This record gives sequence, C-alpha cells and structure tokens, in this order.
Amino acid sequence: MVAVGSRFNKGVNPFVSDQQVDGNDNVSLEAGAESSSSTTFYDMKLAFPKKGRKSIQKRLVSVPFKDFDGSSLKGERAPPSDSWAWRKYGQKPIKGSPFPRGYYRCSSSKGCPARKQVERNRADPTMLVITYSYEHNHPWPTSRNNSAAANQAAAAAEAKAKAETPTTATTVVKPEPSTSQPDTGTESGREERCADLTGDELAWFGGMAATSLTVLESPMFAERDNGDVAMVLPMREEDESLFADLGELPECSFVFRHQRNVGPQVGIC
DNA sequence: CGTGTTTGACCAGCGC
DNA sequence: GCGCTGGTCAAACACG
Repeated sequence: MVAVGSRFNKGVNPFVSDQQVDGNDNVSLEAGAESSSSTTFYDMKLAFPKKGRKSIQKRLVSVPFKDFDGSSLKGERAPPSDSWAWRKYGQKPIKGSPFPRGYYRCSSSKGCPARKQVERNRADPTMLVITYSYEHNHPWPTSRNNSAAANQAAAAAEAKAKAETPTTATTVVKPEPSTSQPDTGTESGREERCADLTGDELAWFGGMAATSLTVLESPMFAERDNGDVAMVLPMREEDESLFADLGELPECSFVFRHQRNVGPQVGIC
C-alpha cells in the first residue's frame, strides 16, 4: 500500500501522508500525450524499500523554483524552503540517466532521520524530481520554523499511527520559461488553491510559501473534492543551492496532478 | 572551528 | 556465486 496524498490538514511535513491511493506498491504517473500543447503526462514510479530494508515513508516532490540568474543566491546556502536544513551526503550517477542523483540528509537536528534525493527527470531534463524519505515511528525533528512545531508534533503522532507499511508519494515539476500568466486551463481554481496553501496548512512548506511566485502542485499533497490529489505550493530560492548541480531552471513550472482512475495531469502554474 | 560539499569506497539487494 | 546497481559512509576539502 502506498500513501501518496496528504491534505496537509495538520500543517505537517512531506513525510506524513494520510491518503491511500491504491493497493499497489508503486505510484505511477504515466507519460503520455495530451491535446494541449502545454500539458504533458509523465511517468513516475515509486517503489517501496526492498525487503529487509528499513521501513520508511517516501515522498517525491517536484520543486519548481525561480529563475536564479542575476542577483540570486548563487554560491550561497539559501535557507531551506521546508524549514529544515539538508546536507548533501552523496551523489551517484544513475543508470539510464545522464544526470546524477544527489542524496541529502536532514541536518536541522541531531539524529534527524529524514532524507531526500534530487535528480533530473531523464525523460525531460528540465524536470526535477525530489524524493523525501522518512523512517516510520521516528519522531519528526523540530523544525527551525517555530510556527510549525506544534504541527510537527501532530505529524509525528500521525505518522506513528500509520500502518507499518512504508508510504510513497511522487511529484514532478517541469519548469518552463516564464512567458505569461498561469494557465488555469482545466485547473480552475488553481490560484485559489495556491492561496489556500500559503496559510497554516502549509507549515511544512511555510518557508517556500513566502517569497516565490512559482507554485508547486503536488499530486500527493492535497486531496480535492473530486477525489484526485493535488497541492499547490509556492517555492522560494532554497532549491537553487540544493539543486545547483542539476542546472538552472526557468521561472515557471509545470505541475503534475494525479487523478484517481485517470492518471496525472499537468498544467502550468 | 563548525558546517557543508565532494568523491571514492563500501555494502546490500536483485537478477542472471 | 557473480556482477550490476542504488544507497550510504567517511575522509578530504572548502568556506564563512
């Protein structure tokens, strides 16, 4: 079983999910063609850890981030958008992909078990895929963001209550050249959701919500009334430093939304 | 000096 | 059993 969705109703972190998507061990977002030239489907699969490995939650998050050229924070260590600090502990070339995968470990607190992986989508190098991993039954570390502390405690409690089965979630973002206003298209209410997510519900992404015009929509981060899952998250500059080795990306981003029984959808935020 | 990055080595799981 | 691959470790190094 894989949990890929979260309403963020507790203002928690990406490692806490309360949505079960299906009974498979994988979450698939199939690449495909859509009529709209600005919309594309992409394949994403998340597998549980192999047998014998630690039980962890995984969440893939696509991170759209601003165009960082000019007076950006190049060379600096930007504050983490998710209120936690990440320390890179490894990088590996991935078979079949010309881009390496970076491995990051939470450094916000001692013993923080959280990790994340960052890589570029091999099918579309302009897309970034971030995988957050978090061990079950481990209290979530105290965030540097005090406002999220209470929510994190709730998140930890919620995570403890989860089944032992690891959970996984995926998001992909394809940055696109910033050319026009957001294409709401079939995503009516996208902007409203963006606004909604800048509030207390987004404690975990509180930092990201502050400064960027870019928006992240994550299929597993929120659940909508019609049963699909989506999340819109403004991002800020943190990821530049995190993903600097992956190359720069333009301002606006495609976001991917996974619909039950339908599959992922993509739009420009 | 503390923190973070780089990078080669090491380890474990999996397929053949 | 062996090789491949992904993930992690840890020493060396850089930086403020």
